[in-house]
Amino acid sequence: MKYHKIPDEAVRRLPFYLRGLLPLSEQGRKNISSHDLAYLLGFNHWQIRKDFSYFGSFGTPGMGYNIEKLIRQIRKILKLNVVRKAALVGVGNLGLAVLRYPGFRIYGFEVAAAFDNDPKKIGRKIGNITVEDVSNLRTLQKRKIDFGIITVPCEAAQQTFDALVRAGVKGILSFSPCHKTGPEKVKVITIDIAMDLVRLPYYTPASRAAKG
Amino acid sequence: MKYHKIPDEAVRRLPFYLRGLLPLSEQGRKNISSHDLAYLLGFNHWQIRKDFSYFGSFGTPGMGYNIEKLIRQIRKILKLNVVRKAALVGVGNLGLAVLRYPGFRIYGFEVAAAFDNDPKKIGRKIGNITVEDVSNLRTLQKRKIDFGIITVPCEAAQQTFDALVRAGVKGILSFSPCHKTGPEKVKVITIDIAMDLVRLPYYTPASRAAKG
DNA sequence: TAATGTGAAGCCTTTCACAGCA
DNA sequence: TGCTGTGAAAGGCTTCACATTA
Repeated sequence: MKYHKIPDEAVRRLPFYLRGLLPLSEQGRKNISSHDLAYLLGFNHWQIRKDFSYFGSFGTPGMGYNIEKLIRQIRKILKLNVVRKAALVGVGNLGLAVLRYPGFRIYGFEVAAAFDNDPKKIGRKIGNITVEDVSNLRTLQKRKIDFGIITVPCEAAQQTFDALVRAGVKGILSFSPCHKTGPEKVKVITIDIAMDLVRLPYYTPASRAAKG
Repeated sequence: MKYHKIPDEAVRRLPFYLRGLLPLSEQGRKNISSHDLAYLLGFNHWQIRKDFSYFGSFGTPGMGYNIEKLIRQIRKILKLNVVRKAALVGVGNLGLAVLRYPGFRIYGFEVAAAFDNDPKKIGRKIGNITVEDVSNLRTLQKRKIDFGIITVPCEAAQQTFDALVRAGVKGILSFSPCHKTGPEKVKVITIDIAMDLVRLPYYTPASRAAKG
């Protein structure tokens, strides 16, 4: 392994590899080749090898990859070798959906706190999380919660964003496109449902009527 | 404008431009330069011009772009010049969040139907949409609903995906990574909340403890 | 003058081909 | 022989610089 600037796209694929590997590990399987893993996930085998090669040499020629070891390595690369905690702000439908989503745990992630500014919601329990007033955001650092999830309506997005940054989080997953993401040192990943939906028609072939 | 293979990334940015332009249009503003639009959205002015140039020449040197005209052009490119309809399958928290999300309309998109297989949910009204049994999916084509949104739990994702494809949709927005997306002619965009959240730690600097 | 539109350069990512190892 | 790891080629996207146009 030589020095390479690691493509962001390679990092983006690592969780996919993890998702594919974890069930295999549970089934007790020991090894897998890049070819088989690629088939399983719908990737190319050379891309999988290349991606891993950016981070080190994890396989054995002729044998493939030891699944347990590979999982450990990917966890380490993604800094998921300790449980990471996130705070969610905005307990509406979307917030509830995220809070109840069971899929974070397998990666070693935990949504550990929830905040809202609606007195009717504060105090409510979702699973083992009690909704807190947003003013409590300042306690995040003390509680070792390093990540924020924004699920508030558009109007409240900017102030929520600022509050999370002030609270000292290191990264934010935002479901709102309604805040500026300045040149902060906080990594922000934005998901905009509408924008993803809206570009589907572009990819559809012309209608039959138009074609005659 | 010469022939160019249009970058997918350029298509992905078009809805952003639309989002920036629509409020300006409502405010009655007539023109905007690529420089000002870039500043507004946090892009580069040359990228905006380049993106537009893939599709045509919409501006006037010395003047900038006519906002109304530009909006029409982008709508046309994205095939949003007529209202597009989507059907949502899976009326859980996430499904409700999507159904109640007000942000589709400005783009000319409408979530026009909702389906579930839970008898307790069928018949329920959300806004002006009544939840239907999934067996009704076969009526989509007749109802001019060309797009599907998958918000079901992981276990049901594959069968929902197949049902939507059988129902003749042209594109699918899926919130589940739990289905194969074969080499179908149906465009699929997948959003996986967990995978986006999970790669945030990668981008955080090493902890203070580790640095001494 | 002020701003667009675009060829070309530069950069990043994917794909290829194969050396090297078990 | 089978499979990994990786330089190098190919491809795609972004950035630049400037000719061009109102």
